[in-house]
Amino acid sequence: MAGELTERRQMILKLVIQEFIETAQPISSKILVERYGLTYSPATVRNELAVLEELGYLTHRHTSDGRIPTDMGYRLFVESLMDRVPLSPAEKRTIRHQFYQVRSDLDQWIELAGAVLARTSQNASVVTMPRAYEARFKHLELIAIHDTTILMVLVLHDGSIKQQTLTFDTPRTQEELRRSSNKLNEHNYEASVRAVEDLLQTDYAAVVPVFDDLEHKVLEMVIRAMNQLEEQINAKIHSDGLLEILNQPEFSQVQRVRQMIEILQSGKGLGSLIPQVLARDGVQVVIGGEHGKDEMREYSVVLARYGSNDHAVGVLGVIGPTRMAYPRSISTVDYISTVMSDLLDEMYGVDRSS
Amino acid sequence: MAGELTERRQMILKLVIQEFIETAQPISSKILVERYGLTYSPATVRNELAVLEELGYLTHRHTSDGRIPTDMGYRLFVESLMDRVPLSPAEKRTIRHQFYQVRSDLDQWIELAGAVLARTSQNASVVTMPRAYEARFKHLELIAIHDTTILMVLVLHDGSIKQQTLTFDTPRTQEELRRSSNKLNEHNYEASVRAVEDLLQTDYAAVVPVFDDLEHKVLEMVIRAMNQLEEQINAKIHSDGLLEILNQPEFSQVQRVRQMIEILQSGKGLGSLIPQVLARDGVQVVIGGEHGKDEMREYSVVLARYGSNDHAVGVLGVIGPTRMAYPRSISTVDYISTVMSDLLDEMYGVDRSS
DNA sequence: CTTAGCACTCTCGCAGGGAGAGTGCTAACT
DNA sequence: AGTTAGCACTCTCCCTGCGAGAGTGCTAAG
Repeated sequence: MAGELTERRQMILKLVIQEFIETAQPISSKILVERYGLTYSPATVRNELAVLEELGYLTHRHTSDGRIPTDMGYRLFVESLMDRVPLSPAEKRTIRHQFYQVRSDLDQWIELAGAVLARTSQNASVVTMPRAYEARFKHLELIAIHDTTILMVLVLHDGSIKQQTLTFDTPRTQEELRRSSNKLNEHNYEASVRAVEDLLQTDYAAVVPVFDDLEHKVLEMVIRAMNQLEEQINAKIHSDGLLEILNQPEFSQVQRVRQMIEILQSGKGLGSLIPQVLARDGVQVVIGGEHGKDEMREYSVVLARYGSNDHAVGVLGVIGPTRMAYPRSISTVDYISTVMSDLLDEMYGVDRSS
Repeated sequence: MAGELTERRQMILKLVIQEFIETAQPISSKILVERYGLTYSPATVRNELAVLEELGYLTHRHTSDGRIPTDMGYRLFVESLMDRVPLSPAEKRTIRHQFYQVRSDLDQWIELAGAVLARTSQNASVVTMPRAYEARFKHLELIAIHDTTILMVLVLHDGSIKQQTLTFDTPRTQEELRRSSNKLNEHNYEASVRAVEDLLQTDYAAVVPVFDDLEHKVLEMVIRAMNQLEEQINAKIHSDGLLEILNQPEFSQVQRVRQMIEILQSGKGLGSLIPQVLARDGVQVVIGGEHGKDEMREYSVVLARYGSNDHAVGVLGVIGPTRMAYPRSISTVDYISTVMSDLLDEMYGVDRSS
């Protein structure tokens, strides 16, 4: 009785999953025959369903209930059964156009990506800022807010910006601050955190220090800020689509809504996926309990990285119930990651045609 | 039978509201007598409740159900019935300490304020960035990302920052960019949008222009950015506490959760309150349907502004079901707005002792 | 291998009934 | 005149039982 995964069984499995994804209802043999005009009778289909269940691709909740896919079933579906449906040219054009319109504002890219992902997939979306692996100093600006308060704006190589205020005892003029920032900028050109630290240590030890008290203080802030930015590499996850995902029938209980909010807010369960996504190219799908996290057992994620290792990389994707429109989600994630990679390449002057 | 609002009736109304806020259950005459050891019998209390209902302070859903407060009841409660309970010194110390720890990072103030408001009041919270009424130019920085891409960082007088990228045909060195930004900074010191616009127009019309093509382009971006920032004065509302508010029993239906998410995300209904909050000092409470918005009929907000008109102002507060712990919410909002005002004053060097 | 038939199981929705809680009214009491 | 006890009435809530419906699994025949 050990069943093989025959051609026909694969076909039936595919239909079950497609139908379940669409209706969110357990699928019966009768429905399958009716809806897809199968040439077999419900009884035959039932036999096949029983085998598929034995093989582990399907389950049902109780004796007299239709079949629902298991994680393993979804996995097979994603891997080899499903039809890939690329976004329509019209959709692609719209998306690309929207990104074009906000091309000058990085924050808005992220927001837009989140919104488009959520709308197109009717799921929640997650997007991280594009970030370089290593923080490198790019530019520093000191701005007098008033006599003894300074706003420090630190710009890193990958475009990330950190602003901090700093209070100081002896007042400085904007002109003095300009001289200080120029000096600091020159000494730290493209410097890594280590380099800045070394610079500071050396100066502390020097007989004739290059930097004054204020500058030392600023350098310490710079080091702290760079360390912070490096630690939280892609850790700050921007999410959207809470409203969209509430349309999905699995969120008819508040309990599930709470779970989802927790997942999105804390990045719990998501954070651990990011290194893995960054390591490889292409869209990656994690289904239900596939990665140990218990709180994610009922959800799937579709993620891809964007950007290039040379400059900055980020991660984007969607998260939703395991019963997710995988083909569409995958296409959307794939396309948007391409668009954003293109935009980044353009910004960093990479020639894509090579 | 036209009832007066006697002392005793006020007392009973206060008890009803306090009890309802705590238990979220309709309040019966029996409960009141039992829980508060009243010297009257339930029947007497019933008579009083009937009068309070006639006066419009209470309702009940059906004949044999306990009383629940009306918006008008809550209003009276907030205005004159409730006991003000300030935060405990320990709570105050904790809060102030938390703010002290992130004092150098404005973004973190906002986040912290949102988190503390939500946690302390067990409701959702809203916070806007501190912003000046009028956008005034403070500082501009041009940073070469690569040959033909520039990152422009614009800092306004009130500390708000806007970053934009800009692509340009002919490559510039960082040194050239530094000269340009210095020139632009000098010409635009403390300038309003109008002033920048005038500067640009004058230069376009001049026989011998002061600025070159790139600088013109940058000025145009500056104008656009400043206009954007001015328009969205306090429009970008940071919210938190979705998880906290789900603990409230009124959010046991997903429908309510959806409403709340919509309110928080869109700022619908909240946005229209902001001008009114900015106009006055002190904590302001809007209960249920008091301001026409239908989608807010079941919710109350407690808001206060913080900061000072001279420099920058923002709004913060909590939002929750009309059955809200008003005393605690009001105290919390009040205290946090004070703390944040102090921080801002300190930053702008205002002497508070005067 | 496929199919028809049938017994069996489980869910879901609905109706009925009783317990419980609370009110409003009336009449008696202080 | 205010207060209280008593009581009928109303409405919710929960439990139970029941029938309809849907779907399966098995068996035996095609």
